[in-house]
Amino acid sequence: MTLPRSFYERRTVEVARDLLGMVLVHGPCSGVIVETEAYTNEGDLAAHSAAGLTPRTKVIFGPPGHAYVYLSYGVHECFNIVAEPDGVAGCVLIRALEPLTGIELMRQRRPAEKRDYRLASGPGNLTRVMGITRELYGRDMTRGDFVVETPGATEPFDVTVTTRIGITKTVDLPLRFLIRGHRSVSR
DNA sequence: GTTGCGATAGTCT
DNA sequence: GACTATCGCAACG
Repeated sequence: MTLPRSFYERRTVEVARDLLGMVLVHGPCSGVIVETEAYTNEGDLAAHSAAGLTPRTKVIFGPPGHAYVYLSYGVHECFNIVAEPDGVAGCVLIRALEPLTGIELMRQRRPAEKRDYRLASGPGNLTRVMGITRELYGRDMTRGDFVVETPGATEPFDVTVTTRIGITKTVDLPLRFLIRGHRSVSR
């Protein structure tokens, strides 16, 4: 089942935690979400929305369940899903997936990686193998071929919470969520 | 297995 | 004009 807008219309940290174990789908490619980070509106200077409403950050302030895609370091795209009610800023960075379907296509998109379980281990790698680009900025993810679904059969897992990676401001908050011990999380 | 460094372009001051 | 929510490769153990 495709996650409905009500799933995303909650506090960002809850959405970030609950996305673990869900399946991100884009066309023929899909994977289990194993690592996320929350970017909130509560004294979070690392969040892009902290700088206010600009053409780039506009979507983060809009209705939940939409995609926020941006270019990082001039090289890689990063993919977030907007949370919180319309008018409240908040989004979840999807950092890593365990590949599920469309793996052949993912290998073609990252030929140097020999281990399938690492194809999407990191936000830049993930967007590359899933074919996620800024063309998908603002896309409604509650229907269509770019959505998040509940998994079929699920094995129980433990969630680990840590501080976020690769940021320079508000580094101390426990806002990174990952499936404990999973080999597909970023290094 | 680890650490260090350069590439790169969009965004905001 | 400075800054960045990263990656891959090279060098080393």
